Amino acid sequence: MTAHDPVIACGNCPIRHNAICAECEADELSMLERAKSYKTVPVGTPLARAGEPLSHFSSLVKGCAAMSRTLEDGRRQTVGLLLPSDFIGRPGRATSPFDVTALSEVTLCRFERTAFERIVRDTPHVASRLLTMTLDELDAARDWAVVLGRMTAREKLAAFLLNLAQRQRSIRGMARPSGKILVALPMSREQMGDHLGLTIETISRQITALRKDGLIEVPSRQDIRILDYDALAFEAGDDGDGAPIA
Amino acid sequence: MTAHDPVIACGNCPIRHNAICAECEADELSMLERAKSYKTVPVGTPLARAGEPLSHFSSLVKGCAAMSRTLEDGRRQTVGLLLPSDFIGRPGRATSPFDVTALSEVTLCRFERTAFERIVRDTPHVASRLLTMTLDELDAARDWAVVLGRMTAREKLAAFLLNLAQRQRSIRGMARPSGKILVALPMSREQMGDHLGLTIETISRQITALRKDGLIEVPSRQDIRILDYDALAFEAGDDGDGAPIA
DNA sequence: CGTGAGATTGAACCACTTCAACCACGGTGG
DNA sequence: CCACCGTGGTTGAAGTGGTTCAATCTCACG
Repeated sequence: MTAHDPVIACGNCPIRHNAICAECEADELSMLERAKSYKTVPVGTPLARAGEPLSHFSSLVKGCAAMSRTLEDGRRQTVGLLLPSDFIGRPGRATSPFDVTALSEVTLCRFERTAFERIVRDTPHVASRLLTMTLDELDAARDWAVVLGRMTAREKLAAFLLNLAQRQRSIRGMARPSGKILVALPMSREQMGDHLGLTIETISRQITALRKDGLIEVPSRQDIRILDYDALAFEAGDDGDGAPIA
Repeated sequence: MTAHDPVIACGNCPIRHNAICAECEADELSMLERAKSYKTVPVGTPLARAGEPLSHFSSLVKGCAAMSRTLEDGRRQTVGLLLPSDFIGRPGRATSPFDVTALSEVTLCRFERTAFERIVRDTPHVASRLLTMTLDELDAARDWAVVLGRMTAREKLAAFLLNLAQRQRSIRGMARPSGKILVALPMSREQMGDHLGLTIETISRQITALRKDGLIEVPSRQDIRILDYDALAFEAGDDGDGAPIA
């Protein structure tokens, strides 16, 4: 039932230096290599469901996923956007507290749960990397709380676009962007709304507003070109030296 | 200039089984004992400032503190409420990304930064506990994002009171509360607003509304008695089996 | 082409904010 | 001992940003 992808060598892995394996030496890498398996799933696939057991932990190798919670009445909030090198799962706990859904076709580097927990226990380089990544995610989650709690719709959208631009650039290993940047939107307007705590209509209106103000271009439904990075950063309430945008 | 408190034995420490030392054996504890120092500061003291270096990491032993960010125009968002056993500081990074302020008189169990980073490296029981605590905080931060992004003022306040009730009970080692519970508010209405992403006036109005609806009593400015835990949980959008409130 | 899902736009509404007045209480000094 | 502030909290009335409801548009895919 589960079709597994061929396992590629860690040495050739695109997320080798960013994922949980980033600090590993050659011998540790070959140990991970024996434990891992790959899996590619189509867009829309649930990778985890809130409260339900998770048989595997994974690193996201390719594609994009969202972590979210849905309230009983249908309101949904995305609490994290997962891009390549991000980790899915919570060592020490068998269930995920959130839903995780593939926003595009996604390739995962997977480890059986208990095997991975043993690896974390026995491999300080993995444990230490996991701690660093978790601390980074915690900072990002708290930064996002500032956006959700205190920013206007326009500021939220600007912050989101900047955040996405930065993360997409950093995956491709580029410096802080400036000037014109094409941002690939890996999600629908509805999912953007769920991420920003806004309705689909507000998202649409704010995109139009930023476009009419000459801050962005909208070449297609799933692309936005930032025309002036610094001006957009100003819209997001970032005065350049102050607090990070998320 | 810094008056240090007498160092109390880890064995008698009120947070012995919840803080970063929770997993430590006797010999590890005595190693921590040699490195630690105590400090008590009055209400309002800044324990860390966003972007500025932090000389010590600490566990909060007694009292209450808030982690927050203030935007240039004065808008503020609290991103975490720190209660006894919570950890302040970020191993691997010299600066705090947020302000931390004492909401009451606070007693800290402190470790010099680089010494603590060495301890984390050399003591798997501390590193592992730190990872667990960080993962728990990450879940809590994401739960809070749902509150900030998708809940109404009334739901936010209910969720806050429940969260506070649970955490205050768990510090005193009690089971899930039900029926009447007295919650000590460690903060002003303004700080509650900053935490919930609301104005002081809205906080006040919603407290009045919950009181008039018979869900809470307000014996004093800094106390709220929950009259019916389950009814309040319902107000917070928690149907009892579903998602946690934070 | 025709269809339908996703996106945009418009208009009315409402929850929360803003601005402003008033109240309660604790501390201070006459 | 009590009038006088001052600070923090409550309440009221008006304003507004974002939602809701609804119509129209776009374009990928039969």
